[in-house]
Amino acid sequence: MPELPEVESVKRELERILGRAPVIEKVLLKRKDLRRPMPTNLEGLVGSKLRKFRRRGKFLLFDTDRHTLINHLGMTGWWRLSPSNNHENLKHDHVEMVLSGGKHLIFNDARRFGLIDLVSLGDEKSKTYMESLGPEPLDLNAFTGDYLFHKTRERKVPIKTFIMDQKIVVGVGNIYASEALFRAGIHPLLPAHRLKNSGAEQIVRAVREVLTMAIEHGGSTIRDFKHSGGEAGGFQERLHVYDRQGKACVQCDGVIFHQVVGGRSTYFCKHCQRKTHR
DNA sequence: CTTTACGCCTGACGGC
DNA sequence: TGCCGTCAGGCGTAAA
Repeated sequence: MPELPEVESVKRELERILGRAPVIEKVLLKRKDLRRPMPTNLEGLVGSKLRKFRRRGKFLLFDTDRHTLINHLGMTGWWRLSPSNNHENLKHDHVEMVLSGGKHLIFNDARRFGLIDLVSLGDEKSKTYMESLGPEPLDLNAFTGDYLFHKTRERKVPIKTFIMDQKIVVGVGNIYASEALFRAGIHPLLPAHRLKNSGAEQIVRAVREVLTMAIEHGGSTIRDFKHSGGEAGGFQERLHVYDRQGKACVQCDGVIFHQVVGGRSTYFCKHCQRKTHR
């Protein structure tokens, strides 16, 4: 479900609604595995204060006094803060934390592609699934045209598949990959190694632009993404190509095409996006 | 090493 | 109304 803007929106929402450092008074584990086993030491969170929320790529990180809880939303994961007097149980609730004041912070994930893990405070890099992550796309020093250009050398996969690879750059998923390539004017099927330096610069610029704008609008709700407050994002109305096959291109007379690339639905304009790129 | 095919799950939707 | 196939924004693994 969520890509970087949606995860960032959830992070900001949690910061807003949780207030200052609530104590975790109880942890209820309702299921022992999501896409991998739940950590056995989740109970160790009891007594700690929830201090800080961070994001690394599509991962959410919850810092307490002693631990960092690592969370990935997968496709359908979401958090909600249930009021103290009236918490309802929903189908697919998997972890519930009772906070000081009585509110319940609940993780729900229908498809169970999400992940919850627990490490010592700040020690998330000890997890193999985090150590290979590429740079943050909004880190101006790390994610540059030169960086992307050099990474593409010798790589034959379509450029769209390439920018969705979390080892190359984190946070870009299926929606924003199509959107960024449209904005960059680059065809999604272009083999990565055929990209030129100027094309790499264009992609970096477009990725940053579309992610930044999507964050400003609270992410995109296509099917079931929702904020912790339950409301939808707003950027779906500003998507230029995603889920718009057959509709008019926003910048030429043509129509948007749909094609499966690397097993994923891909949307682009044949006129505005070229395989031969300067 | 890179690339591709497939599996993991549930739910929503469209066609019949 | 129901059944059945397909698809969904994620990632990991096996095999070539």
